[in-house]
Amino acid sequence: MLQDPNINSSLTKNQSLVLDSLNDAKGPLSAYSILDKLRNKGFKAPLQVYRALDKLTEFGFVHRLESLNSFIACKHASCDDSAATAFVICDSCEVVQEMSDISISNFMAVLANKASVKPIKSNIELHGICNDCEKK
Amino acid sequence: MLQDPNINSSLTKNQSLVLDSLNDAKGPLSAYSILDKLRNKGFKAPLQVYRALDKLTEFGFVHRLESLNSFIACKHASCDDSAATAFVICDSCEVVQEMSDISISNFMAVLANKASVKPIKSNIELHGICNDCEKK
DNA sequence: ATGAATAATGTAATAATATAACATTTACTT
DNA sequence: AAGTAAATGTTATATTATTACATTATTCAT
Repeated sequence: MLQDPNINSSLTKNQSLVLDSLNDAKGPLSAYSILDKLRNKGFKAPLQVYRALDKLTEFGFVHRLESLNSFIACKHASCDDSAATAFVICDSCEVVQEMSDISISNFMAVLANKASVKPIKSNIELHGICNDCEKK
Repeated sequence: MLQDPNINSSLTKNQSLVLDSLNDAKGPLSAYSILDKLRNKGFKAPLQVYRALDKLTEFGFVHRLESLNSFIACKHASCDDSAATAFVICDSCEVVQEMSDISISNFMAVLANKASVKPIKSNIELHGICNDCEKK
């Protein structure tokens, strides 16, 4: 799904630059590699990146991949809080698939219920080898 | 389920010390807080902890909580690779529930299949507020 | 429009987490 | 006992993230 072209207009300069970096990248990026990409746009300190990432994550435009300490642009228009998202990561080519369907949300709801916990944020990451890499 | 009392005998000294620290703790511990707990047993450098954690994780006695950069002893005898485990974390009291049943493994298998990926390792973490904290 | 409040930014310093590199010791195998 | 593999000790360094504080920009009620 394409991103709403108006999204960027509601973002600040730094937020837009960080989001653009992530959209241009083929895979997830660490905060420091984003910083390096943006040095020629005037970025000088990690905090400029982390602050933008915080907001972008809050808005649902960016996801953090916990197991990689890295970040990836949301492939949907944006992810609302209600929808749990799962990331499938190829450990060989590092391609990340973002999966988001009702069965994932349902599964997490059942899990929360079993654990008697009121859910806030979920985090599902599956590492493996993708079909393409498997063939090689 | 109780741990096999023989497990420790197959571990090295450092591995046993690290595992004991985790078993004694009521919640997850960071590598550096394990290091601090073990300084009086002769530990001096982070690598002593990280190396033990690597092995313990490999053996299935310890899990890493990616979203907390911390580690927790497995509550089962040990977790074999085939069983996916989910962690439910109370963001208020920091109690972690380790959930491991066939429905979780099945769910991850379905996800892997949908994404056409051969699974290696999964990572499921749900943050929320537990019943006890909710009441307060 | 103006001033107060809020949000965003700039910058330096430092904290927290994790690994590389290399020397030494211990345990295992034949 | 010699040879090999595994574990350990130690120093240094890499990577990831936050604290603290000063400044600038934006919003919004008056």
